[in-house]
Amino acid sequence: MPRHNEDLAGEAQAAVDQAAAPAASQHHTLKYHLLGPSLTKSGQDGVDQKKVSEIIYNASKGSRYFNNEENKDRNLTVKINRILAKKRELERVEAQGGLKNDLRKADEYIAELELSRELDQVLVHMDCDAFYAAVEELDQPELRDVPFAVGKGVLTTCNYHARKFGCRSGMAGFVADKLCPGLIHIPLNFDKYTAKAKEVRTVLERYDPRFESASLDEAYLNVTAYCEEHDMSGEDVVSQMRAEVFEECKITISAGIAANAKLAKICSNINKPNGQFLLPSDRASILAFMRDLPTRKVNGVGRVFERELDAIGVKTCGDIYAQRQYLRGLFGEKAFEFLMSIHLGLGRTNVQPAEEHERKSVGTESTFHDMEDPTELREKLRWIADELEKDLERTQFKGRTLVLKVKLHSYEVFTRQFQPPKAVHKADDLYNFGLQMFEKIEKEIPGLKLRLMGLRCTHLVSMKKGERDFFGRSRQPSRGSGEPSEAPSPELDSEGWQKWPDEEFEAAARLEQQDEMEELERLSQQDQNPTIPSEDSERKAFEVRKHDNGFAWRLLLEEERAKEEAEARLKNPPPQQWDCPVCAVAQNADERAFNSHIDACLSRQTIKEIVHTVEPVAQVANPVMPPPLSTARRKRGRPPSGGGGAGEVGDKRARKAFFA
Amino acid sequence: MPRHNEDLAGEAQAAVDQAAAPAASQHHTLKYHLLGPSLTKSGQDGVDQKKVSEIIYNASKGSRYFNNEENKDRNLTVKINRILAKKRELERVEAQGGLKNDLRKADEYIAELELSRELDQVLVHMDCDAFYAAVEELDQPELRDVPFAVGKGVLTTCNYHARKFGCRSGMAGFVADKLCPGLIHIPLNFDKYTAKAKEVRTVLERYDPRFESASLDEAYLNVTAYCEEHDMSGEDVVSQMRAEVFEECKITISAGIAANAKLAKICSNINKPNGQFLLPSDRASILAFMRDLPTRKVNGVGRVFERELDAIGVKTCGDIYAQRQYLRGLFGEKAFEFLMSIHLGLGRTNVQPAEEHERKSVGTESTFHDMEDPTELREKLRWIADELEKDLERTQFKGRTLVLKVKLHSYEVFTRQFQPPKAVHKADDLYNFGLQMFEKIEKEIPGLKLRLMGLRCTHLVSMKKGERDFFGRSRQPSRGSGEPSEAPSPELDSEGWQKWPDEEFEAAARLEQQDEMEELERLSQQDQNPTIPSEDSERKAFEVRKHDNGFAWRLLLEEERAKEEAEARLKNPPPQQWDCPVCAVAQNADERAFNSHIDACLSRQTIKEIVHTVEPVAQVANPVMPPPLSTARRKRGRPPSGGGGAGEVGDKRARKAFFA
DNA sequence: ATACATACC
DNA sequence: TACTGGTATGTAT
DNA sequence: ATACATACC
DNA sequence: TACTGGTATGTAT
Repeated sequence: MPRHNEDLAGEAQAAVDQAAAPAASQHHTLKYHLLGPSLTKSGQDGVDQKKVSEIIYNASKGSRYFNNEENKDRNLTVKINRILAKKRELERVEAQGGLKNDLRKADEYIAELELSRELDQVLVHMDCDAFYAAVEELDQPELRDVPFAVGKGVLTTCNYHARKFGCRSGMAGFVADKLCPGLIHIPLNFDKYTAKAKEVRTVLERYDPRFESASLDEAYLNVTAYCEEHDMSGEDVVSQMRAEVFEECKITISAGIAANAKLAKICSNINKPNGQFLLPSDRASILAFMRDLPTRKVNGVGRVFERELDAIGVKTCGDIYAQRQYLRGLFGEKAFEFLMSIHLGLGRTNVQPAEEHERKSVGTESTFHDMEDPTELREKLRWIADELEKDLERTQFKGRTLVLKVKLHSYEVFTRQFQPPKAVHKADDLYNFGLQMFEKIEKEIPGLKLRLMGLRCTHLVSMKKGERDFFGRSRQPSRGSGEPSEAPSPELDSEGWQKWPDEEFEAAARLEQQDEMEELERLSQQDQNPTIPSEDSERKAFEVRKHDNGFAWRLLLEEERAKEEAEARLKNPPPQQWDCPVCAVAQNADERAFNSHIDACLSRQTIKEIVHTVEPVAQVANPVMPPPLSTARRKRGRPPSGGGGAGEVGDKRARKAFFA
Repeated sequence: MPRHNEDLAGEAQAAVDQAAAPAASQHHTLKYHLLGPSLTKSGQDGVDQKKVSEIIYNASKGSRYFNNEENKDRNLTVKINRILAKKRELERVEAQGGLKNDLRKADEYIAELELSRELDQVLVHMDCDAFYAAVEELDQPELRDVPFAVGKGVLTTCNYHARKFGCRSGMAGFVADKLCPGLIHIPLNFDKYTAKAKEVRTVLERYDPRFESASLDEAYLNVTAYCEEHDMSGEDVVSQMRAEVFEECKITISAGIAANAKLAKICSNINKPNGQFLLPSDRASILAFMRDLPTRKVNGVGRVFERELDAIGVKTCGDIYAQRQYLRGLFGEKAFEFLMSIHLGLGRTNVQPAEEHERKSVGTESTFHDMEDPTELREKLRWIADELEKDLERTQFKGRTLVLKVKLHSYEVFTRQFQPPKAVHKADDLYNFGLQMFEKIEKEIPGLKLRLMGLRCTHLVSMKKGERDFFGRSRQPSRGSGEPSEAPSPELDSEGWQKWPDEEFEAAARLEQQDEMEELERLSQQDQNPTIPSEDSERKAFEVRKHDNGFAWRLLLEEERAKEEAEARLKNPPPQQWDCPVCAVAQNADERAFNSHIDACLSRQTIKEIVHTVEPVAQVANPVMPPPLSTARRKRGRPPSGGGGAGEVGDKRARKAFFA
């Protein structure tokens, strides 16, 4: 039986072979795991990893955190054993002549992907070197020559002196102290980083006005146009950009230049700090580059997937090809597609302002000292709810789903979620619904002792004005369902146009299920509450935040975006609208969309009726008198007046226990 | 806006247009629906459908059954409106240049399907004409000339005299009486039908020993070999077969002959009764045939899907092509593939004995007079549990999942399901777990009044001996994981060999999750209870069944199969086995499979440890002493002896509420 | 839908 | 003295 | 996984 | 007087 896995962070594989063997002998995988996420990612050449991992291991050993990590490591080992067993099974089948199909499908997929390869765009990924540390050094130049770290409890980042000792972003402070005795700790000064990041962005803007912020200190740019206009090579453009950033911001950045965003991201790590790397945009160079690239270097491959891949003999992206017939069966469809695309060195070439990414959740969580007193825990939950309300207010969202997260003192994480009867955003609601979930957990886990609690809203509903599609749901005015004649080929992301009819539909379904009365209520609330929080109050709410932990860059971007939108609203008045004769809600003045809306509205009407047949007839009959429609081909039946009833066949939802 | 849908069972479409309009005017779709499933399916030429539907409508009007049907019809209208709105949306997108991809994908899929077309097999579908009625006529020749029906309450079938009045299989008895005053009702004599069916099958066997029973009176045959061996055309073979059946059984049958099973099935309906139809096996003939074939004629397209398709302008299988770019978005992936394949007239060519189809559920249900007394309802549940126990005993299965079904007096159906801590088959367990679900429903629906209750087991676990894969789970001895060397190309169905590694894995996962102690327990139970029910007791249990309602043919087939298996077991002794050193369960003596099993076992061992760390060490340490293994490359670590514990990180499952 | 794991900064 | 917080996404059930 | 709808005989 | 029972499968949540 061929065994791959010659080594993994030393000789971690021994542990895999020994499956469940206990104590110290096979803690190699665990030690590797404890090294943290940022190890393999960036080059860490001058450091004795063996020694570092030993120190980390000993610093943590025996803690509850450690025990939990140990547990996770054990589970992963089991999972990997299963993958290996399955692989053996697949190989057996293959030996009997099966799997031909998987091989063929993989090859077909590769061929399809190859057709999509783009080599004519110049993509750049830039990354500020040890950003927060660099900013602090500007303020306190005396820090330049000593190892120091930014962030309390957990290192947000540290300078390169500290890195030589093995310190890393994400590392526990006390562990870092063990590695680097005398390490200086600097608290976060979020405002400074924000301001500096803005400075940097003014430079980036010159190279690509539609650059994409991947975080506060990281961005993707498509400099194809810039290169053409200035007749410069990508390499020269980036050199110049880096020089300008340094000149104007006194910050060094690293960058990668390649044919797509994924490659550029990998490349920006190669000559870090203060360097750049160009991957030539020809297929052969790219394939050669990928062939020897460790999987872990790719965005999306973390410690777990790296180990899983290693187990089946895939260390580099080049190794993927030989396993292509197994990958789907072993890791699933999505992972298969992902692996194929990275094997080929493919990636997206379009970048877009982060503000255009639709937000999908808003949440707050907080870690505290072990807590088991029920009253105290409830107070904590209340506080979380208050915090979340502020975030929802600032971002102008409600959530149709509320998720409670708790972390036990043992570091085990549990989540519970629930769909309130209507979308929530008020602290009282957040607390009350959260409490119900919490009390369920309290019952399930008798001696509940927590170290973290969190609330998150998902299935968001926008409260912003002017964002409304023809189902009455939120929509960006910019990406609106406006007249096709005016915008024959609207800006569409790679899948956008395929996707949104579906979303439309989900929205419709949701509305129908959710009883559109709520929706009308929401819409009216929207009008009663037309004030987007003023920039002042918003700013203040933000300043006061406790969880400015260094990764809250999204908030900053949103803040700016809100400002810009407010300005834009002043300039572009909202489009003309028509009122729907059924639901009375204003719709964009687009004939097609308007008709569709009416269809949907009638459907909703029907459902409402079914649902309400037990109620007095007067309440459902013809709520709004539809005015005659101008379009000739309209031949809608009037909304039913509740004649032949469904009798005793009643409302299912009414029966559903509210919170079982 | 182009409106399709010129007509649908008269002018039912009017109702679709009028969405939710109430009373009598738009009950066309409902009337169509009330006509029942068998209307369009078989040719019903000499009948005044309009009059029939009027009678049915009036006979049912106002009943709770009717109200429920009305409701379903309304919901469907809403659903169809939504489909139409979505289609309009897709058309809008298409007009803007989108959807090119969907069109291309559809065409690619068509091309792929076309490659799989097989035209060299001769498939036959045969169907006894009004089977139960025909059998009764043999016994009571005086029935020949009067309209009569078989089955009580609901017609199981009726003779052709009755059909002229509009009577149909599946129709309520009292409705049939309205249509055909004086209709004679004959009770079911299941034994007679079984005996006759067996007679018929002895004839079929001569034409294809591996023919597939699709029901008691229906079968698929692949007569390719027969044609070759006897140098006959398919048509002649079928003529001869039909003649033989008639001669030997005095039963007329109808048949279809075509290139695949799906086409043959359609064709057998064309010259019914006592006729046959050949569809030439060339692509052009098939496409022409499909072009004009109403969708409803295809197995799998029922009343609902027919209406949905009609709404988007698809009446015949030929109409499908023009809509191919919308179908995926409108109906989903599976429906898309289904529609494409029927458009092309494709279908499977392999037939296999029904006994080889793996059973997926076993259940019992029963309708009764409206019942609301909690005690009475519990008695009913108890009775159902007793019945189900018998069925499980007979079929030798346990279920990992138990499903409770209730039908309200309003005909609304609810199901609740639950996974007991271990697979169930005993009436007491079935009742107790069923009761817990029932009581939950009682709480949710205050004035609970039922007309039906049922229990069903899914995720079956076989109790049969000798059926065991290397994960300790059930497996057919015939399809075993035997030595590849002995059986280099074992009998594999079209996807079988692709599928079973997955199943293997699911089994493993299940085991691991389910705590393998249970599994060991199950296996030991298996040995304690080695008696397959004797043919006598089995037969008796079957005879006594109350629900021999005419569709219980599966039971009959299984009965015979059990006999044959018992015989086979006597002839072929079970394969040599090795005992697993970890779990002590016997495994097939196949080296590869045996090693895989050990891997999985070790994994389970690991999980068990994690799960049980809180328990006394003595209980987990090295439960079975692994004997030395003969294979040289084994280098397993010993099962951990519980040294460095996971501390307080405990067993999640132990906390899980048993029945929340 | 729910629960959980992975991943990124 | 003692291991973050916010968000997206994929998978399994 | 759960709940429900569709379909077939 | 008054609309079945058993099973498989697909979809949505």
